[in-house]
Amino acid sequence: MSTASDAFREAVYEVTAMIPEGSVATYAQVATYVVSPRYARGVGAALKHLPPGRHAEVPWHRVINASGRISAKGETFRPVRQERLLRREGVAFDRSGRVNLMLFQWSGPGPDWVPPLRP
DNA sequence: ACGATGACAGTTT
DNA sequence: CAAACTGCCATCG
Repeated sequence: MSTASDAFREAVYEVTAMIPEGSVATYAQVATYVVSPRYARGVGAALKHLPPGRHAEVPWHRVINASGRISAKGETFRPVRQERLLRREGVAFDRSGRVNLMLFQWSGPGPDWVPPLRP
């Protein structure tokens, strides 16, 4: 049996899985394609609880915040790991550790995409 | 059931 | 530019 929240998480994973290597998306951007931009925090929560077994299938590291920075919020390991993964695939960080979204932000799923969830 | 928390974001100071 | 404040909503204890 599946709950509404399960559907939300799956939708987040589904959208995140579409982000191509070498580009990034913001939490609000993913939220927008899932259902609506207001769910940005929910996207963070969903990715935070991504099962380790699905890390290959879902590129969680390609999701960063709207200022082009990697959200740290007290954590130490995850942010470092995330930056390393992004660098490895060609995403550049400026002197202050910020990604230029004008250059690296994902263009989106395409014109025929319909959000899997209803607001 | 409910209050606290947080991988957010936009606005204001 | 940074810190504070505000609205938001999935998760957790």
